[in-house]
Amino acid sequence: MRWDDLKTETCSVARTVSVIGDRWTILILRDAFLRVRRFEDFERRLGITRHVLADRLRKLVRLGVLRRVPYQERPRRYEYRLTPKGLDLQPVLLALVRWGDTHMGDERGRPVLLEHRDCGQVFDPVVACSHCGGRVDAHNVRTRPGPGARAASDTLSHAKGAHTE
Amino acid sequence: MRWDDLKTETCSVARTVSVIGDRWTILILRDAFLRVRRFEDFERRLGITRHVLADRLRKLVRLGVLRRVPYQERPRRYEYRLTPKGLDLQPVLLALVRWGDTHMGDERGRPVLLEHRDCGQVFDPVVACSHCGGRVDAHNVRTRPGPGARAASDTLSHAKGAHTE
DNA sequence: CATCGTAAGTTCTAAAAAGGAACCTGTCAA
DNA sequence: TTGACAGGTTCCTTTTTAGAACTTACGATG
Repeated sequence: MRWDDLKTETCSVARTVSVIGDRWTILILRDAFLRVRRFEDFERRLGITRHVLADRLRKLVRLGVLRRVPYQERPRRYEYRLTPKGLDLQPVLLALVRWGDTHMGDERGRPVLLEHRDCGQVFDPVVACSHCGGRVDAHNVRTRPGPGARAASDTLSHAKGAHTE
Repeated sequence: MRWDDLKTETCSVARTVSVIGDRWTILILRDAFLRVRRFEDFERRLGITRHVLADRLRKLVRLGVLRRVPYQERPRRYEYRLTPKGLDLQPVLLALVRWGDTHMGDERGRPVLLEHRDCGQVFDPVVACSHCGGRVDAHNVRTRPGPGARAASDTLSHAKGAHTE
């Protein structure tokens, strides 16, 4: 499979992976959420080569995840900012943070705590049901083929009985 | 930066990326959630080369995300199953699905709908606060340095004023 | 008994991607 | 006129991946 094929796959995960399924891309986005915006800042913080960085930034701009905004004239310079489409990746980053905190932590404890502005408390991001607000976990999700289904078998549930294999 | 350095980084995203920050790994995990368990099934479904598949499965087993379970003797054969640590990656996969559905969909509509068993409704996975249950988005999260902080600046918030840069 | 099929790999070579360092461009300031 | 800054591009080397063939252990078939 070539990577360009991924974006036409009948799978939302595969289509997302075609955009961010690359180590450097995820780290670039992490920094973008940290309000890093300039080429040299990304380079310094990440230790990425300039070549790869230029390539990934170009790709993210082309895909509408970042936009290139001029911040000075003579000489013209651009910085990279998250678009609304890019900001929508926050749940992905939060899920990565949460898993890393839980399973890859070290003796020093968490590097960062998240505070929910609406309630003022430190929290963990959890997945909830948009309908009832209840918790979603690996065992209480079932799937149904949607209108764009290629086959009835694709799911991300791990609940018993959700499959016919 | 070498990839082995990532797992010692003071950043939970980087540590998670050292595990799953690879296109094939994410797709292997997607299939694992779909209850794919055998070497040849992964190979057929993904179109991955056997060499890379063997490498990724070995790595995921070493990291405790999958476990190798014998399912027959003479000749001995193993299958790969998600461990509890692996099942905890469900929020990452759900976030990827959601983003792909929202931003990378095509005219055919969503390939899969998720049903919450507790309420029986089709739902979207949303991020909620573990403390108050309220929605979390790109603008209502603030961060604080945690006990393992290297510096006070790292955050995944995009709320204005959350930074001192 | 020879060979075919199945499952899970390993090995080989060629192509693609990433790493690392140097160079280029436009501008200001010393 | 030389140096610094910012954002790249170019070139060459090293690493990773693709693609196909080979291996091992068994059971079934002719």
